[in-house]
Amino acid sequence: MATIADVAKLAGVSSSTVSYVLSGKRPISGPTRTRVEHAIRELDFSPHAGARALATNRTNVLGLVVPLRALETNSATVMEIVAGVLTAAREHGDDVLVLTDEDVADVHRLAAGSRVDALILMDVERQDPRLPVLAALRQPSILIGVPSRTRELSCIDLDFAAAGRLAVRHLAEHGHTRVALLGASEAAIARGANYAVRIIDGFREEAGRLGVHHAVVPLEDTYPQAAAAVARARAEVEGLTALLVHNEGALPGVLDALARDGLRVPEDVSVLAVSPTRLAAHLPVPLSVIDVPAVEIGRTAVAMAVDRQQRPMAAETRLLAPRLLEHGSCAAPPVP
Amino acid sequence: MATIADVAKLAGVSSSTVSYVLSGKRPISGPTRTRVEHAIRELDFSPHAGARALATNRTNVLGLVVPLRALETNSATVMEIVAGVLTAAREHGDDVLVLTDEDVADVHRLAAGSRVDALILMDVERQDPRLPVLAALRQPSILIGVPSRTRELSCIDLDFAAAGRLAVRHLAEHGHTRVALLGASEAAIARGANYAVRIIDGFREEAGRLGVHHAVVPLEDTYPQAAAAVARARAEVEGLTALLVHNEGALPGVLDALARDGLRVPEDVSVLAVSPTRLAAHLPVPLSVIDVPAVEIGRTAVAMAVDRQQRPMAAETRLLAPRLLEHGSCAAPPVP
DNA sequence: GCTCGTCGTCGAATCGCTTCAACGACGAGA
DNA sequence: TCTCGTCGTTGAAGCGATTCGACGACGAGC
Repeated sequence: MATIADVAKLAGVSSSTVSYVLSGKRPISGPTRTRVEHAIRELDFSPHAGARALATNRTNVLGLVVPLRALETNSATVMEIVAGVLTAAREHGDDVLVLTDEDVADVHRLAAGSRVDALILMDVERQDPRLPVLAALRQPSILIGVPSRTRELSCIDLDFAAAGRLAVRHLAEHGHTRVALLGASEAAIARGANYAVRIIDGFREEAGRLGVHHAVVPLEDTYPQAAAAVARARAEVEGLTALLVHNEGALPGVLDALARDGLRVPEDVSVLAVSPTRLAAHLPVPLSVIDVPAVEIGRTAVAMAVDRQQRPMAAETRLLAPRLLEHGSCAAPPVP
Repeated sequence: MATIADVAKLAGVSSSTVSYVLSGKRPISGPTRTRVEHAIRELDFSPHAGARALATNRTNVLGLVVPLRALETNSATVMEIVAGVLTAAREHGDDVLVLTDEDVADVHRLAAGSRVDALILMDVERQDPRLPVLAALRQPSILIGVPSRTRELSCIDLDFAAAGRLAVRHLAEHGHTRVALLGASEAAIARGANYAVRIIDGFREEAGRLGVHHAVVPLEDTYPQAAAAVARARAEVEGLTALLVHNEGALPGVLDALARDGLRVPEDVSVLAVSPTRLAAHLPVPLSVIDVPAVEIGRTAVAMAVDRQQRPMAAETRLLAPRLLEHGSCAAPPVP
């Protein structure tokens, strides 16, 4: 591989001049600049990333911690966030080092070894064991999800609590008074996955305030378990007329279960989903949905990370306001 | 951050000694070793990745190019491959830099800048524009998928042609003589995605050899388009009794379409899927399946990449033999 | 005509690690 | 007792970039 010295020799200048041509940090005369640029192309030179990192103490690499679970479970939300991070990072000239959340020590290893300029963590839990590590790092970190204590860390996420409230309000406006939230998997709730618990809080709060009978039922993403969850919801809320479903993988199973029970959407039961809108294309019937703007979350996380590399900034928690898109799966409850 | 010199000073040795303790490349006496290890822990020292890369010309980073399309489309196969790569890489002590396939120049940028020790490319096409670039690199690269010309590059994939043949044979053994392959999306076939076209070749070949009436119909992954594809297959092959479905995202739509047509599986129509086995959990009925061993493909790609970093090795194409798992969705055709 | 500031370029120091050649101590073999 | 090897350790030379201070040339201002 060609080095900056090779380029300098070929162009008949010193290597610092080549460096300044590359960075533009000092003025370089027209002729010199062209000679250097020629030499660069001639030798197909590109600067050694390690050497640059050593000299500048910047790597132009962002660390992204993805939940391995989600990769296997094939969660559309997670994938869209990753896609958002990847494309936004490239737009800023950064690369992305991806890590799974299997080994808590990895985060420290990356940061301490100056491998990354900043870290983005997905799927943060309410009490996340990684937070103390992050708080002690030199590099900024951005959390996707909101822990109980932010510890001066920056967060970005959909405002799931507001989404829960919005959903109840929407159903109540249609006249529903007996509703259920089919939520995340039992495991997700148990470990305190923040998207899982925050929407439950919002849902319960608003239902309580509006005097709506309600239940919260965890939901797994296989067909039989989805059917079981629907049955349980109908048992817990007598005369149930509406469902809020916050589990993208289980949506087909829920719809299938309703169909088997002879319940039409929305004539017999209204269904509102919380998921990335794009997912609707993969469902048998169009569903009204509270959008999870996953790509935007990923992009915003990158923007926040990039900002904080340039100059230190105060921690900030950004909660995106939920938007509801009607596709006709919510209507008035049937007259009994 | 602490440097190796800080550690050396604290331990009362030279920095080369610290380095040798770390690498084990020279014998170090017991007492010295303990003092050094103590100092390392005391200062929470971890070596600067850039400096190390500069000195050794190794980064311990693998580059992985994922199809952006697939992230958005949420393809289970792609995610499993990524998961396999990620976990296998960590087991080898490597990190993974993930890139999308949006910008062909990225591959060259990573390699030329010595950012990665090796590259793994997913979703290689039959005529892939990135191959000439790869062939010219110093670093080894591993293709997931098999292009028309391998150009001395190493490849790994499921033997999709064999999978196509195996499928036809399996259906023929059950007595089917009128079958269709519902394949990848039109776009995937058009761009020459190698998994898409290779299975078609194998399917056609074996069907021809066994005298089985057949058709190949592209398949998109929305419900209405899946229904259209089923209709088209039934129109093209009169008296159709079996389907081979090679499109994981469209499977629910295909099953739904069959159900709407009043066709039971397997009494009226046999269905065989080509997909990662795990996906079956997300289907309404169990399907017999030719497994796409996605995690294993990812792991193998890493192993091949690691091997080739240590010593130069000849290019090699590994095709994994397809395995068929029966789950009862294939039976004898109905008597007319 | 002299001085001063600006512009363009250069040389050298620096970043933090690895590794090679060298060297002292010490034990074994003659 | 002397020599030779081995073992453990060190100092210094890279690796390939960035960046700071310095310096000559040249134009402007007096």
